[in-house]
This record gives sequence, structure tokens and C-alpha cells, in this order.
Amino acid sequence: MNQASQALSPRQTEIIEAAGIILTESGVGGLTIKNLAKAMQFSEPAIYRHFENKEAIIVGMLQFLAEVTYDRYYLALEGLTDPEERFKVLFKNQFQLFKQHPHFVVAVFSDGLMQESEQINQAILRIMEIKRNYLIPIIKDGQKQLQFTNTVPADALAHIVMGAIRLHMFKWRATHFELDIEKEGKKLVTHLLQLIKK
Amino acid sequence: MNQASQALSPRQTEIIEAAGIILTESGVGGLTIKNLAKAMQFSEPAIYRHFENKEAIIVGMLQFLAEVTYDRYYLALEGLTDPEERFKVLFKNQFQLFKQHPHFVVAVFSDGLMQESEQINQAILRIMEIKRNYLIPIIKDGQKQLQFTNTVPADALAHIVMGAIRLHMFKWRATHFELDIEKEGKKLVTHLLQLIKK
DNA sequence: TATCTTTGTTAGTGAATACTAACTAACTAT
DNA sequence: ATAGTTAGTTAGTATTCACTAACAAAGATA
Repeated sequence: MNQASQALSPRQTEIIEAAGIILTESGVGGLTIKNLAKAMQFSEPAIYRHFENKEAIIVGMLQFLAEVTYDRYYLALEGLTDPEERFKVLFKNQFQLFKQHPHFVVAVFSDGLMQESEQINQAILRIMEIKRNYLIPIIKDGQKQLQFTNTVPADALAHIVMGAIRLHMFKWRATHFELDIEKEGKKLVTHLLQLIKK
Repeated sequence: MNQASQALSPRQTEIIEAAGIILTESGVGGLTIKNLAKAMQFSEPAIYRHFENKEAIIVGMLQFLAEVTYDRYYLALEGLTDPEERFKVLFKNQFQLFKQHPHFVVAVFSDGLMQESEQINQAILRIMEIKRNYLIPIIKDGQKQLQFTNTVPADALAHIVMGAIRLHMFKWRATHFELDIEKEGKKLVTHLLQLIKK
């Protein structure tokens, strides 16, 4: 069995993906070892050949999400210099990513996953931090170039922007992924830019 | 036993308050009938003399929160006409309310509460709607009086504002209610106003 | 060929959960 | 006084959950 933060085996990846599908379709309450085993088409104990316990599966999923997020944003922003363009691309990529993997949204918003696991708690906060670490330099850069407003500090702007995006995804999930997250998201990003531009 | 959306008996109110305390201290996972009975200092079956089932307790709590929210904002805004002042007072009141009853925040953010209960889901969305119904007229009024920007539609502004406030409360809960929600909240409201003011 | 490792199986455990059955003491209305 | 209602009790149920023990088959390795 692999250790926590090491590379995942193919089987582990499969299990994590199955967990994601269950999460999307049945919510937190549906994510049981029994359902997971059924989805994998093998017995419950077989799950424990690949993960120490249920917590490790969820942490693995969140860590995988964190890595995918990090890499994806890095690639997308590579070579771009204009703050407004970087801002747009960052969120366009986020919406694309979540559209492809809606269970990521369920995972990040699912409080029930936490319960009493500090590890899971931390993993969720880390994903938010990754986003923040991309966003803050973009905003600061925009402020320096006098494209974005300087009347509000960069971290406050980042808070407002991230709050709006989070709420957007919350609504998307509340509608059972029916609204067009990319189209509506693009509008939201435009509005956000109108507000923060000078 | 009282019906769902009727006035609560004193005992029901006590149970709901106990549920709130448990929610704050132990999270969603801690909110069991056993713990609730222990907090009430009587046996588990006695709970069922006052509520049909666990779902009814949670729905009762959320409905109570909705009513308190609605009444409180109404009183606070009574007589005020200036949009900026109404905006400030609305959120000041919200922060005060949540500071007094931190479990409300846990309840509203707790996805685990939902699981498969459409009733609970609806109750949470209704609380958000109440806030929105207060906020939108304030913003529209501010736009009409040319105090707030007209470059972004009122509902988009409301979305951005509510997202920022929600994230603020999320962070407050993530720090186990340690940060000063009122003080930091006031800063956030100032920043929001700086953005949306002409 | 013989042994070890990997990855699956069947069968089952203990703990927790929401909830129920049956009973009872105290209060209340007639 | 009597009968009904309210609000509690003890004891227990069925179900679900994460997880374990013991075993087996297949492939890798010596």
C-alpha cells in the first residue's frame, strides 16, 4: 500500500475516481465503503488493500485535486503577463476543471466530509490556499500597473473575488449541476473585473 | 406535538437551542439524538415526544433561524433611507446575530445536514433568499440615487456581496470562531462599499 | 520447482444510529 | 373522584457502518 502523499497506484486512482462519482451522484451520505466496493465491482475488504481507511481515500482525493489544480493553473497562466488576461484565464480554467470533474465541487463544499478529521479539513483549506496564491500576485500586479483599483488592498480584493466564485459554484451544485457554470461564470468574471478595474 | 411550521413549544425551543450548542461544539457528526438527550438531561425517547424525527429538529432550527433573521433585519432597517447606511446596518446586524448564535453559521454551512433531506435543503436556501430580498432593493435604490455603480446589474452586485460575506463567515467558522467577526466584518463591508460606490 | 507477494474472496464483529414498544407518574378537565 | 393527556422512563430493535480475520488464487522471484 502506498503512503499518504506519494504517487497513487492505478488502482488507487480508480478508487478515487469512483469515490468522486459517488460523491457527485449520492452526496456525502452515499460515500460508503460498501457503495465504493460496488462501484469498483469487488468486495469491501478489497478496498482496504489499497487504502488504510476511509479517511485516506478522501484525503487522497483532495490531494489529487490539489495537484491537478496547481498544475493546471500553472500551465494555463504560463507566458501570460497582462493581469486582466491572467485573471480571466485563471477562472476560465477553474470552471472548465470543475465542469469536467463536478465531484471536486461536492468534495470542497462538503462539510460532512470533515466531521472530526483534521487532515481532511487541512486538505480542503489547502486547495483554497492554492487558488489564493495564484490570485494575489495577479491582483497585486494589476494594482502596480494601475489597471486595478488601489482603494482596496489586494488581499481584500482576493477575498471578495474568491467569495463570489465560491458562491457561484455553490449555486451550480445546488442546481444539481444544471446551470452552465462556464457561461455564467464568464459573466461573473466580467462583472468582477468591471468592479476592480480602475 | 406541534406541526412543522407552527409556533414552537418552550420545550421544543429548548431542544433546538441544545441542538445548536451541540452543532457549534461538536459539528454535524455530534448532532445525534443520544447527545441531544444527554444535553437535555433526559432519555432519548423523550426527544420524540417533541419532534417527530431528527429531520424535524433540524428543519425547526433552520425555520427558527429564518424567522429571527427576517424580523431582526426588518427592525434594524426600519426608518433608514440612505442606501449606504442601510447596507452597513444590514451586515452589522448579521454579524451581531451570528456572534450571538454561532451555531447558526454551522447550520447554514453544514452540508452534511442536507444529505438527502430536500426539506433541510430548502430551509437553508430560504435563509439565503431572505438576505437577498433585503439586499437587492438596497442596491437598486443606491443605483437609482447614483450612489452605487450602474456598470454592474444589481443582482450581480448582490451575488458578489453575498459571496464575500459568506466566505467571511466560512473563515470565521474555520478558525473555530476565534477571529472577531464584527471587527473584520466591518472592514469587509467598507471595502465592498468602496468597490460598489460610484 | 518452491516460496513470497499481491490482490482478491467469504464471513463476521463491534459500535453507533435513529427510532419503537410498553409502561408510568403527574397534571388537568370534567 | 375519575378519566384522559402529557411527558417522561427502561429496554430493546433493525440497520448501517467501518473495519478485520482467515483463506485462496495468480504471478513474481529465488
